[in-house]
Amino acid sequence: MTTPEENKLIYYVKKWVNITKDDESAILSAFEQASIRKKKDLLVPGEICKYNYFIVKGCIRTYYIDDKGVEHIYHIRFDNNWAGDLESFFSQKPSKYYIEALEDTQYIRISKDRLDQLYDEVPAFDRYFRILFQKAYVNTLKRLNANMWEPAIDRYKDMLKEHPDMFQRVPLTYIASYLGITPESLSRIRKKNNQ
Amino acid sequence: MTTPEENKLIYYVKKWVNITKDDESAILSAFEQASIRKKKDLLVPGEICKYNYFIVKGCIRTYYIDDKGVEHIYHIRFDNNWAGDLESFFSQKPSKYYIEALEDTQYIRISKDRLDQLYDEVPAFDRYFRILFQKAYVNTLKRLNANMWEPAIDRYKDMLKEHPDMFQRVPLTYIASYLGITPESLSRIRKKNNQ
DNA sequence: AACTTCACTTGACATAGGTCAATTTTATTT
DNA sequence: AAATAAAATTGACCTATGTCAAGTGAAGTT
Repeated sequence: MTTPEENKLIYYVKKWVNITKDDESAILSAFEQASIRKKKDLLVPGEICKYNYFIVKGCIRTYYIDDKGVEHIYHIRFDNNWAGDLESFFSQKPSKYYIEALEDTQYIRISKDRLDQLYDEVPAFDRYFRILFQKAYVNTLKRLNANMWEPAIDRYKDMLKEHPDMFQRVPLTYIASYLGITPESLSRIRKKNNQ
Repeated sequence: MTTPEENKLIYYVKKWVNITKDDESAILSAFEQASIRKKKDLLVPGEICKYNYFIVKGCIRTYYIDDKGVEHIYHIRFDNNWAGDLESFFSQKPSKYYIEALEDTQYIRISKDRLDQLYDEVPAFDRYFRILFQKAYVNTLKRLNANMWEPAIDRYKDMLKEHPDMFQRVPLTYIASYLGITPESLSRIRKKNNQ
């Protein structure tokens, strides 16, 4: 956790947009490097999400707690993915979510003001996020559809296939919540699936 | 359907980004105006979604048909909203969706090439879509969460409150599908809700 | 190593919502 | 206006998943 590692942000940005060497340094210098310990929170309800986070190495979950005190997980993200409460970040209004490290995590972060500045400085970064959000939107629609019309066992099998790593790094309870079912149901699904 | 009406695209773009008069005409001239009759398709499965559509006046639904022959609706959109299969449009690969007019509809449309050109010409348009997709993404996450953890009756009441117009313009069967339930269930929910 | 906490499993039972089939109501077409 | 098709309702029954409670196992802490 002490030695800062190289981040792959530029590599991933370049997958979608063309940027100059100058853009690269403008982007990198807009971020601060930091880290957080397992089980610690980057954000708690009531706080404004002041930063957008790019995970260099580690694991982050976003969740909220409903009226009955039950946790519901929005996403679980690993290395080289973004985390943050976009709504609170964009509007700079209080969030209702927890953002928590599930592993010791290294990240880089950017504030709203700095990001807005960067968008002006490097229009390609605007485009990068346009593409990213478009993809996130399409993926979420698919996740929604699967939740509406596919049985939980199919969603489970899909996850096994698409994110096998998840089962190595994340407790089943959290995976269940992400899949939209209870831990008990996931346990039964897994039992059935192994027979 | 014959007299072309003014579209409000510029008005809605300006809600989110600053554009010059020149940008305005660049944007408007990139679109073609057209219309489609009720029950006709803008897109059918297997086709590439060649255009992104901005609805000037009317109503459009996006849906697919599953293995069992059942329709599932992704969205229902009215005046001054976008429609299209983003995934197919962006990748220029065949779609699996139907996009159908639920009313006689006037729209403007833009092709992938023309839009890419426009993004280069007017960077603010890139930003406009970045903001739009971000909002769409956040909204879809909320819709997903409601579908996972809230009972259908709450989703129904929410829709009554947020989109009362929907019930005037769209058959209940479609609304049911959008809410992630069967028409029978929606019928029962409505009965219960009226007593 | 013992203690405590958290994660996972299992069983008995409950329930929201689905399925299928029949019927009524409302729209659309001739 | 009559004929037809489409949409909505209702009933009987079914099933996937939730709920609650108990028990086991694994992991982290002192």
